[in-house]
Amino acid sequence: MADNKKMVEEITSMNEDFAQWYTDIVRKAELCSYSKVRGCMVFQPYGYAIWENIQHTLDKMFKDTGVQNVAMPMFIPESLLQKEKDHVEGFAPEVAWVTHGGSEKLPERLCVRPTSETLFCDHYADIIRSYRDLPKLYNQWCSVVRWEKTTRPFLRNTEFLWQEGHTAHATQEEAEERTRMMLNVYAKVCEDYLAIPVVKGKKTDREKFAGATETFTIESMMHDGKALQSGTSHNFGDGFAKAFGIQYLDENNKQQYVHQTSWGMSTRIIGAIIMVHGDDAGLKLPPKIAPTQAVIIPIAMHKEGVTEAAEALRDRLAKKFRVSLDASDKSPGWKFSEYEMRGIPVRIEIGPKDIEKNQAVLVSRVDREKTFVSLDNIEEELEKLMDKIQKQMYDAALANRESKTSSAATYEEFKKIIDEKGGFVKAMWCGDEACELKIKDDTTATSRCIPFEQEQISDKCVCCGKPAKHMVYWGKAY
RNA sequence: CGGGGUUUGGCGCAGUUUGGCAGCGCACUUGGUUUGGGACCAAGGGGCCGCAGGUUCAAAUCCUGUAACCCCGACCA
Repeated sequence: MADNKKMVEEITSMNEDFAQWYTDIVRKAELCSYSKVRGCMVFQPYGYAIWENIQHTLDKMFKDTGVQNVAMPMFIPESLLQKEKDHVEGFAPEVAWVTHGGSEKLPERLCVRPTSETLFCDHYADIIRSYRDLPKLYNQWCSVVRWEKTTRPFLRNTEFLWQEGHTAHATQEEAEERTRMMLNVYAKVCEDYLAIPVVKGKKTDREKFAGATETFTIESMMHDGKALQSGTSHNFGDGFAKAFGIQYLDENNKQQYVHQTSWGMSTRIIGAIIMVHGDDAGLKLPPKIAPTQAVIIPIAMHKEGVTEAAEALRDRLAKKFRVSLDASDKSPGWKFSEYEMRGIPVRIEIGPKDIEKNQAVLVSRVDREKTFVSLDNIEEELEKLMDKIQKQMYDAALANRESKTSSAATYEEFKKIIDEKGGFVKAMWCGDEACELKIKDDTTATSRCIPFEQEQISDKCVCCGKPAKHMVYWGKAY
């Protein structure tokens, strides 16, 4: 059978309609399901299991840097939300309000948290007195609500799951260091665990978080060439501290404002996993975070000893891997397609012929390559194959990004690339917001980030021709 | 919030033009035969056609209103 033959008819081909392909996968793989409230999704077991694996990975890395988990309330009084001017302006248009408690109208309406800066700040003002109280390194896992105009599963939900870290430090240097540290944690999780290459950089003032002095971001590229902001880390300086009165006494008995950071990664990253790795056969999950790393499919189960051999193999592999066995009476062919569609990295076939030869067949999700391995060392072989798949997936994603990344020195060139090829365009920028807006109006592309790794494409702004300050990645984004 | 589209068993759809017994495929249940890339036979169960009004002897079908969802834009993680 040809490798590229479409196995699952219910999934629209990527090239035909990428958006429909995405929706088909989410639905067919049972990642999430629509609920009665627009944009509020049911995270089904499989989708939630992916999130749990990401969560465990991140949580451990956070804690390794000294972060502690807390749980904040989900309601924010209007007066508290109002305290920092830029912040409220950024979020007010999209918050949901609670106006009644039971049948009684509340004296002050409460917003359902769209993010919890104000709650953390209010709390920090309560508990921070001395330089000995610093730093505070808190994180919470929760859901937040943003009343978006249009929604898409995982990419833009009304309510979504995330973590938000909030830290308070004695000095600006320390806050800056923490901001970069957490960005690096996100980049590591994306690249080493999710097999998604990222561009690390800084957001322009226009794109930065409401209330931040600077926002760092990791940007990834989807298979269709569109960009997705995959994690952000913000430096607040002492802006929030001044608005909320978060002060401490330093070693010299002087009042000082704290310097703060916040950083978050959301279930949106699941959308990135789908759109970076998936193909026409369905989802493709990196072994490190796949809820099931290998599925065992017995062949000719009615034959003597097959079921027993499959069960024994399952029990044995389960000691080291996340493995499952499908002993249902569906045909093997159906199971092959089904588990490919669900993105399980490795399929293990075991049938009468294998049992005779003391072997099993490992089949990779990425290229359907079959390896016949002895049962004596199947653990090592499976481990090796998963490492290979993890690397192949990263390499393929990187190759896609590289092939869709261009440079432009002139505006004509720039517009042509955005229009015809898409992807990331590296181009110089003068630093003026007017050029950013013009580019957006002309092309719908936005500045994705000012990458830490700068290149000199030319010495003039691609838009206005004035002297350039930075090289910027531009692109259309989700 | 603007433009377009959709809404009929769990899923995908036909039926609407021209009003007249609610259908098909998949899935599901039971029994049997199968099993190395979505098996086959047989017998079953399940829908007051998004919702609310209206016209009519009669409405999935015509009229009015309304909601949700999807796609494309503007806003966002």
